[in-house]
Amino acid sequence: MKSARSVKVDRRPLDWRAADVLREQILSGKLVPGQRITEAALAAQLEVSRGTLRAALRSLAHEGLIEQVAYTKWRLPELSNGDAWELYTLRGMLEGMAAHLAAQHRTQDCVVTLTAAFERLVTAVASRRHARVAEADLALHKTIVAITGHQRLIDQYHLLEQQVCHYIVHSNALIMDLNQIVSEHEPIVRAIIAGDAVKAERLARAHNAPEVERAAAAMAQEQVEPATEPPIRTTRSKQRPKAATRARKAA
Amino acid sequence: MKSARSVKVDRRPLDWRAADVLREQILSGKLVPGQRITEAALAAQLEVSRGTLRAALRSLAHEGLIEQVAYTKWRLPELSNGDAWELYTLRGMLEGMAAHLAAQHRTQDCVVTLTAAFERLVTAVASRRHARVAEADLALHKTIVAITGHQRLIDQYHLLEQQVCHYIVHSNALIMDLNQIVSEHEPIVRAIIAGDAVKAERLARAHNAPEVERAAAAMAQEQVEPATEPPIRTTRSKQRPKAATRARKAA
DNA sequence: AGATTGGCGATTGTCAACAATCCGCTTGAC
DNA sequence: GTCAAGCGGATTGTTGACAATCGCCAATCT
Repeated sequence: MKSARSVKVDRRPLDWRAADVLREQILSGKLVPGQRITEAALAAQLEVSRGTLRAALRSLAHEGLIEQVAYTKWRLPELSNGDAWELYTLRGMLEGMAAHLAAQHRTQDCVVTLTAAFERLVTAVASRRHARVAEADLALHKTIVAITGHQRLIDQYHLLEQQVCHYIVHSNALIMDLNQIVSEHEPIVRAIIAGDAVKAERLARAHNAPEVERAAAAMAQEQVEPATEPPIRTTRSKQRPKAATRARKAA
Repeated sequence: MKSARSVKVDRRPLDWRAADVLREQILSGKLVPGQRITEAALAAQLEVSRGTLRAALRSLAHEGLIEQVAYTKWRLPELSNGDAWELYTLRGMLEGMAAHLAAQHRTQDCVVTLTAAFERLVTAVASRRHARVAEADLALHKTIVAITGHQRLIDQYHLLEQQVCHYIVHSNALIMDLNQIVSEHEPIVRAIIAGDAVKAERLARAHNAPEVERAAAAMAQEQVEPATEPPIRTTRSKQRPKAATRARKAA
């Protein structure tokens, strides 16, 4: 309803648009974790040159949605329980910080925006449609982050959110109690509006605790019964080895 | 002393190495904020093709060390007091989280590594050489992050640290009281070793508070006397507009 | 005089050919 | 039978040429 004015021509570079398409495919589950990706095939499918597609893949790699093994291949990461633990602990921290800042620096506009987002969640729950609830849930959290005006926090949260979505899509962890959704979010919103930064932070952080514990429990379970495979090492850590400490020396 | 074995040939792709060189140039202050960068000139200087250099620039852009204005130019960002506030608030949060996790999941190895890093800081202070102290200071914080084993936290902190270095280099904010350095870090290290996660987190977060307040005060000062320029907007926020919420719809 | 339009130079965006690298397999020796 | 060396195919890395776009400046019109 509000998109009528913003569909101009899309002058953005081709690789950004290609990255958008791939992001959507990954986040929608069209591409499955572990799947190998070849540049030539994807480039042909999207009808762009290999160089352009390459730039798009690099973007996604920086966002953590894809992995690169140099000289060898591209691959969608397989998100383990350990990854889930990392994602949710980080998310809890960022959302806690966002709630804290939001409560501290709230303005009239912020309160209005936040209230509206919360109302949409309530409406979604009333509709009993899980997809809409999930969307409104994410939107509410995103709103809390957005009203802080902390651009780097917003960017960080955006990247993390994408990975969380990627994880959710491939772990059928969508089960949620519709009746609890509202009562779980309401205190956070109230604390922010009331300006109680410490309480808002504590609540927002606690909001992620169940998922953190579930992931931790699943990890412990794996230790006991390593039936599937030895621990899967993501190549993420090898992408940029030792580069920051050396830079200091030149200063 | 330990680099003898790791200088093999460096088979990493050329664009990664080019990115390393540029990173070092930026972090060492060789390139100044606001400076324009043209692909052709830099490519010629580094003796790589434009496409390769382009990939390197894109990497740095993702790391926040450089900005791109599509179809127009590349530019080194000018870090305002607002940026400093963002950097140090985020850093405080990440370091707080790291200290918390480090205290929780500490092992024998962790304690040894941490103690060694702290000892190096003490030695550096004793030498009265500011550069060495600054290096050891950063290294200690990095160690706290590293021993958490939280790969995503480590990556995030690394990116943030680079931007902090970039800021420090261009804001002559290196003044520090050598006598306070040790007494400021010791409680944090002790709390981690003692396993007091809550205390460690609180101390680590408080450690960044002075810089946060300084930046906030400077921002307030700007508001009163906008002698220089109207607020500088980084183009960072415009790089990737509205892309995540839409992706949800497809799910 | 002021505003608008068109062209010009510089810079970035895109592409397709060429080179370098890796993985799996065969081949051969011991 | 086992292991190592080497070959072949597939895939990524790199490059230079070509196309698209932008900002600026001058010429033109009102």
